[in-house]
Amino acid sequence: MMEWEQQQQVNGSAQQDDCAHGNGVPYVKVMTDEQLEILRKQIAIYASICDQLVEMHRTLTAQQDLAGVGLGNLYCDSLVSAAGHKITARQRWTPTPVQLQILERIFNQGNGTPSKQKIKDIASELSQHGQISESNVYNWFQNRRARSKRKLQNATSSNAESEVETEVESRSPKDEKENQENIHSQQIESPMMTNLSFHSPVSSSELQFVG
Amino acid sequence: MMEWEQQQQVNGSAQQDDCAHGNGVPYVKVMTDEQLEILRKQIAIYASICDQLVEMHRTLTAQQDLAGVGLGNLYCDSLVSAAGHKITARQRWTPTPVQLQILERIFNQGNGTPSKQKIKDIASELSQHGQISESNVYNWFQNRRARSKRKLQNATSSNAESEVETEVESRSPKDEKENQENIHSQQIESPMMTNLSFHSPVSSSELQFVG
DNA sequence: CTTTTATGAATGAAGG
DNA sequence: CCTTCATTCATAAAAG
Repeated sequence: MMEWEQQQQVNGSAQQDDCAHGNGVPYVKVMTDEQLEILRKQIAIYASICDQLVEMHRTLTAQQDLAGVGLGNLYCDSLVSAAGHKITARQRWTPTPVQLQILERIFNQGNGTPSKQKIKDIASELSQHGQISESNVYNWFQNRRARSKRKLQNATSSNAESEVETEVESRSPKDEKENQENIHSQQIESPMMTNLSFHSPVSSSELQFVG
Repeated sequence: MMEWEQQQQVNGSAQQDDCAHGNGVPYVKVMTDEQLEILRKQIAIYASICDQLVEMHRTLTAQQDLAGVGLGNLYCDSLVSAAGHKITARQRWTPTPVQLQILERIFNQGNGTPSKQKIKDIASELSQHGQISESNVYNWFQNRRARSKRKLQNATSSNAESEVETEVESRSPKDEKENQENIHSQQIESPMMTNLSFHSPVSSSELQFVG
């Protein structure tokens, strides 16, 4: 994944050369370029760790209750019997093409309200083309409607949008339209790794490390 | 866990960087120990704000080293469809680095509830940096949350539990790499949580030893 | 080039 | 009904 920083760290740490040779090294220069390079790598390493930390913290605080529970024993027991390897029977109903076709046809007939009885009938009919239950039908219709609706609204909004060009990331004034914390993003965007002069007092990050 | 020790190792070697300290040449000594201590603090600071950079670096890599000039166009070039029809870009939307950064920032702000209006706003903002739709944002958040959770759970289980056959399927059990330095960052999460004490970044007061 | 991985998107299901 | 979660699929991107 991101082992680019891990690969080089130890190698980079072997540096006892450069700092001498300071034939005319001014006293103000505190770090050599090589050391800066090493530090850059270190920062990358720390950043990687911190990334994990943030991730973990966020998840823990978000759903603390779900941390170790795991509802894993759901429904896959009956299908995954003693075989221990791929059973191929899906834990989740997937409509066969024939079923799908029928469902689509019914859906397109405009019966926006699949009543209970209708569900029963449809399920009964579809069961001739494969395993199915009434709740499958019910869910399918629910999802189908909701998603077609969403699709429609999305298409509408995208219709008004015709900016299909100049998605360059040049600094437009819109870039700073955010609040103060956007400064962050701006700073770390790119020049940091290459310049890395240690005098930008980055006060604090928005990463909330509250325990 | 091992990563952490490696980093300490790097730190240690960095502290030895006064290569000429045996020769008694004063001006070649680049950093004092106190300075190094301060520097380590700064590294922590930078690391805490660099998580986004890590993510970004993964996507940018090469461009990053080019001092962040107008690297804008990168791979989102062929968005303009000649047909004049629905753009659809490619079959699949790919966030630009800037978009990704913004998304990550929002995601990390803890507002785990990207409501519909929020989605709209975010999409609107992100459209300043490239072609995007609301469903893109929606999907991104869905995926981000799901995968961070899964990653977290995975790491936690790998830490405490002995391998209890949690994998019946033919997933990707090739994670076994009990060798030295090349540990993927996915595994470093929970073990190091106990060892790490990342005090929140203190505002670097007198750390300006450059210039 | 082929293989692997990362990740955007699709969708069945649950909750409210 | 709507939103959200979990799983799966497809493909862009990276690795080899």
